[in-house]
Amino acid sequence: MEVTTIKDIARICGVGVSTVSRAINNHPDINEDTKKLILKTIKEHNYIPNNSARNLKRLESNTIAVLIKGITNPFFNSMLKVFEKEIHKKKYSFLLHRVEEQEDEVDVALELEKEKRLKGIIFLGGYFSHSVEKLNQMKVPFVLSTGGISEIIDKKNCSYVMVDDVQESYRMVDYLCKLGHKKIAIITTPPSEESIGKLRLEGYKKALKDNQLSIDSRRILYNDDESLDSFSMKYGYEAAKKLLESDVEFTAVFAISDSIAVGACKAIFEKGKRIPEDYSIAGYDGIDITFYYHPSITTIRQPTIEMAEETIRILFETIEDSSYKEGKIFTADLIVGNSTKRIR
Amino acid sequence: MEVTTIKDIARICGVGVSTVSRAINNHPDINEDTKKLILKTIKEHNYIPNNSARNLKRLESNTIAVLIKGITNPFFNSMLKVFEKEIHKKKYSFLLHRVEEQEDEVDVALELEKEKRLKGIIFLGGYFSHSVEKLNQMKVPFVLSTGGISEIIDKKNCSYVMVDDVQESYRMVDYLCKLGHKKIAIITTPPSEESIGKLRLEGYKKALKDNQLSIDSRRILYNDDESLDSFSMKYGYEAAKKLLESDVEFTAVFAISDSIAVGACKAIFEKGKRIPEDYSIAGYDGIDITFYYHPSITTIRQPTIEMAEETIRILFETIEDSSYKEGKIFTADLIVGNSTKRIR
DNA sequence: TTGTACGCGTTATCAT
DNA sequence: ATGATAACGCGTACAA
Repeated sequence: MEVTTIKDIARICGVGVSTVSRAINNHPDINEDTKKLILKTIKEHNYIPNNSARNLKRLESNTIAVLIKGITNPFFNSMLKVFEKEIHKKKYSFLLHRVEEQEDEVDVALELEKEKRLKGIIFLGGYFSHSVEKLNQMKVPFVLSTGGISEIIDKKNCSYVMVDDVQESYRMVDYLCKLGHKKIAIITTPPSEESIGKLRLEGYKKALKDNQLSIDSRRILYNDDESLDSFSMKYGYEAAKKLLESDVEFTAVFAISDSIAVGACKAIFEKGKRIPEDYSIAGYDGIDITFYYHPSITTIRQPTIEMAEETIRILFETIEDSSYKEGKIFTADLIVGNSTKRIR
Repeated sequence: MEVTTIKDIARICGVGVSTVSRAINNHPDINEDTKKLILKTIKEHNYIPNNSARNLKRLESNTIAVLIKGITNPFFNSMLKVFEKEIHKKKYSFLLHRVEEQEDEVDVALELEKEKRLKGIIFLGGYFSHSVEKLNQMKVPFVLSTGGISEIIDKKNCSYVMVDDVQESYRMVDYLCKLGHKKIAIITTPPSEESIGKLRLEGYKKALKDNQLSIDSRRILYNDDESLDSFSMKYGYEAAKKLLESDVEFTAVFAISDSIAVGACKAIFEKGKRIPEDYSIAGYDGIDITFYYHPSITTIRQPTIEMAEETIRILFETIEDSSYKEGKIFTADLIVGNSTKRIR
């Protein structure tokens, strides 16, 4: 059995291809009976329209794509759910497209825009740094959502929804300082990496400075193991272990992700130490596990639901009026758990 | 600026479209200089080939798609990494495609197969139950990977890699019995749902029977809250809380997923009880958190890496020889953590 | 209400 | 080495 096309169906039914097309696409001016016949034979012959051909021919679709770099992040899940719900609510279709680590997300977007005749794009997550020039090639409305958007981007030229990573991480470290901690370690990503880790480290440094604490580079832990995911529990575990086994003193750890924090906790427990009695631990992201971990972990909770809703709102606004631009910076919440305590 | 096509580039360069095509696709018989010129103008004009047109024209691609239902599952991450690596190693491109909850994964596959001229498909995760008839429509090699494949499927007719959920959950519950537990609760998915939860419940019942323990329906907890993800920590928390507040006695809990187990632990800690001194907790999946949680959680670890590698191997085998079929059932490991203990 | 014919952007075949 | 042209499968303007 060869691949069935619209012509085959037309021939079998003894009608023209346009009639079949009308049947498929629910066009009004078609006889009910012929439509029934056509749909029946389509079922019988397992005919499936070729999407490439449709996309090629169609001048527009009703698809909104979400581009996401590194599906791994559990943090995105709750946002995706909102996207999916809202997009469907507005009768659009939802296309989730993963961007591989080494791929350029804007290139991918440009390609997808042509291929699928997208109505809108959401760039989800990651550290976003692209030239205005490149972004301007995008014909279709888009919103940058979540995480650090590099300063390079002219914020006036595009819509975005974000949290100020520097400020929020400052908030957390400042909180630790106010609890009396003077020796605070940070577990972050490699210095070379252009990532949110860099921004969060910046906030850390700023907070120490403002609290008249010196920055000791031995308390700044980077991931130097290429094979290790920089946001993983395993990395947090290894880093904290190394720290504990060194002679560097510290009373608190700020992990730039909750997963790292969980890993760090494990290392501390293994040394027979207690949290928060011996060490205070703080994370960042506000994923489920911070609440369910024992002890619960102090963290920065990004308002994912609200951010996702705003992202969608702005995107649709832009779809209505292509000149529309809006940038929104959300404030995160510092959720105090049982992993941090006042000292001295 | 209008959308640039291959014709525009050809016109600008003063060459024919076929020459441009040759330049794009690295064809051999083309003058190096004209090729350079063409690639240069392509850059300058930001020309991006339309994939729909390419897919339409091309008789085949080198793409392997992974279809995944509900990206949520952290358990899939490690498998995806293997897929991506192996697929690239063989010079294929990797396409991850999410299937929405209400969508039929085989329908999606059929569509994608035509649209992208796929070389192979991997169905990842979930409870798979489709008629042989439907599966037979698939022209392209595929492998079903992970989780419960319904008995409905004629296993001789397709390739698969799986773990026997009934047997593995039996293994865990049997282990709890052997530790002396006689009152074991299970937290699972709604009975109506055709899911792996059903299979794991079956293993639970079987193990109890074989250990001469009666099955008390009050110790079987289903998720009756539609809005609650059946595999989430929150559900585990709510379910365990309900159980603790009832007068139903139990000394151990078997959670059909690790996330549920974590949630259950939280509920127990909140009541001021200890794990494993007061209650033993066991999970299923073997995700990272079971190791990093405090206490570490006894779980069934599915050999995800090996399973993913086998999946890929079988798929390529099938691509080579389309009549090839292989089914492989993996045995999982029971990882003993600190969340379970012998009683009495 | 229905059928014919053209074109969407690309690749492949065949000339040249 | 290069260019004209025929497909790929579909939607739609237009004619009937």
